[in-house]
Amino acid sequence: MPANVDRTLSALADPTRRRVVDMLRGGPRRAGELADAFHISPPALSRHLRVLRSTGLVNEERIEDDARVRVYSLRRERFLELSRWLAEVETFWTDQLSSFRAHAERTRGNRRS
Amino acid sequence: MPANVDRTLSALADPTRRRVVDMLRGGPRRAGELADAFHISPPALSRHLRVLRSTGLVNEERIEDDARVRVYSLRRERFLELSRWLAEVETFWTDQLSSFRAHAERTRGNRRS
DNA sequence: CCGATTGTTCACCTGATAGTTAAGTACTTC
DNA sequence: GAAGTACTTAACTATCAGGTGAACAATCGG
Repeated sequence: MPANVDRTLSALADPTRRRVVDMLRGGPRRAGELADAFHISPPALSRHLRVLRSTGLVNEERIEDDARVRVYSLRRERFLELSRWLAEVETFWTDQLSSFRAHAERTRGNRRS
Repeated sequence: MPANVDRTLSALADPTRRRVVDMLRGGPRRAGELADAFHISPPALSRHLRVLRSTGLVNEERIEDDARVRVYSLRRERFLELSRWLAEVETFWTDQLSSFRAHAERTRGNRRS
């Protein structure tokens, strides 16, 4: 399993972060908007955003109108990587038969035939 | 986000469980094989397997040769569901422009014109 | 039967992490 | 420049999830 995929899944471990991702699907949001939406304190959300940022799942940008505001949006890359890994995982199915044969032999080998 | 996807990600949150999934890609394994491979105690692994089982990611079956051993294998469904959700997430990209327009308006709305 | 094997459940402990409030930083508004 | 806003960082607390060893259940082999 690629290291990036591992970190992506680790970042998606928390339900709040998953909801953030889901919400960002609707487009970029300001940090405050997210905190309000989840009835969570700004500090708590800020740390979640830091995790998502350091994992590369979201992007932070300032806007010209107001330099205090930070707008967060989804980034593509990590999701694509996860998709690719999932596609690989699913190939197990096609190999299932041969794998099962291998397993049968392994089991048979364990027991003194 | 579908409830199943949520639980799948929750199950994949733990690194040990991710390694289990990765190992099962090579075919069905006995519980003991997995515990040995990860240098983890049998009780610890047993609980991980229970989580994976209850989430529907793996399947437990007995073999006729030896009723003591339990063989675990991957199940397809949850992974497919996760794939579908990921595909949806990635559609955000195509809508990014319109979303950004929406965001711009929202921001403008916030500031007193 | 009796000891060894396979695996699970139980009771307990510890470390990580997500939440809170309070303080800090940077910017905007008047 | 003083007050207010948007967000982050810091310090602390509490909950929870994963690890261990011990006891248990079921099965196998002699």
